[in-house]
Amino acid sequence: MILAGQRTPGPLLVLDGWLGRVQLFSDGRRQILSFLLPGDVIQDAHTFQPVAPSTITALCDAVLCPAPPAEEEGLREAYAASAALDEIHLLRQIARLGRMSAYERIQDWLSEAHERLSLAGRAGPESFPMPLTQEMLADALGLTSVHVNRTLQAMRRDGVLEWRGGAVRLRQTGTSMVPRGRPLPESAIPALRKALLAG
Amino acid sequence: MILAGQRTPGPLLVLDGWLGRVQLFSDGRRQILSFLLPGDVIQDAHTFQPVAPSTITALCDAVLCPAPPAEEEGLREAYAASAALDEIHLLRQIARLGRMSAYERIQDWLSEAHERLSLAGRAGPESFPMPLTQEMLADALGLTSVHVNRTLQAMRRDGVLEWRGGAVRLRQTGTSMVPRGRPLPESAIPALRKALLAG
DNA sequence: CGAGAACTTGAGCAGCATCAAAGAGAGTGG
DNA sequence: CCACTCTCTTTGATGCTGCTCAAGTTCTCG
Repeated sequence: MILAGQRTPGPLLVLDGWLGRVQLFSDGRRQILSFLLPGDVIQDAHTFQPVAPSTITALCDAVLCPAPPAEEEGLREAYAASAALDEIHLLRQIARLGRMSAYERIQDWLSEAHERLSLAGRAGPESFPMPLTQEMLADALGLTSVHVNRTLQAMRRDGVLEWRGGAVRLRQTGTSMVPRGRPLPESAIPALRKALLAG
Repeated sequence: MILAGQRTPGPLLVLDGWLGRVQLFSDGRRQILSFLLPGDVIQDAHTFQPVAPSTITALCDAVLCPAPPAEEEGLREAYAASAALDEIHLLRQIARLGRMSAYERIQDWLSEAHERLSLAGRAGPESFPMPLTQEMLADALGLTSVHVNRTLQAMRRDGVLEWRGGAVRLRQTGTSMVPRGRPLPESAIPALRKALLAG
């Protein structure tokens, strides 16, 4: 994990790579609580909170830098939007783990990854980079890597998924069981992503 | 659900009763994403966000009021602490759903409920009120009500649990698999709870 | 080419779901 | 005070989903 600039106590910005907030159980079980993708902000609260229920780990090579101060023009709303988005992702993760089958979880999660990477300008219209191993995916989705593997094969057989060479192509079925809210406001989030990733 | 005072657009404070943030699937599946207990604050962002992935529902008779403005002395930190706590609860819920068995989920969730109600001054040292039905619990823990029922019976047999007349008594085993962070800062949260619930 | 990590496959089992129906309470109205 | 009804809880039988264990096979990279 590369930190650009000296390590200042304060929020960090993910420039490249994927990180995860991870919880380890004392018996070895592992849960990836959420992912941090390029353009995401790591609030220092997450890292240094008195109650620290999670650790942040790099899931592949990653580049971070100190996040620019919120005082800059228009960045305050961008931070707020980013925090709101984070919470939405946590809620979606809960619904996924609580009420979806393995097949649905993977579909939904890949879908979310695609959306988020698109906002960060890191995805094509139909495909996107996937640096995770099947085991990491399993740890995020509450499954075993063996079952993730078998489910991925089923998705390939169904023509829903291609996953080769660290890139995923996902064919949307369009029949999501989950009613999504209105589409994201076009302004705030890309503003942050672009403003920050450009710098 | 009773609203004390006229309905103003703005954050609400739970004075009494339990609410839940609920996600409904189009095929009837239901997931309770999180609970709102006495002393908790409902940020209007949750209700009126452009991307509204969840709805807030009263799970039993409840009393709400507009939350006092953050400008009041010392209330700003209390709100921040409350928001941080909310996130901790979401993360804990994810770990629960992802990596715990039905037995462990119920144990851990009851444990959390006890802690939270204690902070709000609504629990005894060993027991606390439980207004939920087994089906609501199932919808929160990603199980069926039938399985919740059988698991509760197992817990009773093991002498871990008593649940009669809307009150729960939980005998802690002390062997939580999950490493918890340092204990909560004694100041901020009870400050909010008490400052707000007193008024 | 060798070694480690990641992926794949198989067999068997357990946890939890599903379906269906029968008790328990709790409130309501006659 | 007793049906009546509604919701909640409990029980049984059966089967699928996903786990476990164990052994390959392929990929990556030095």
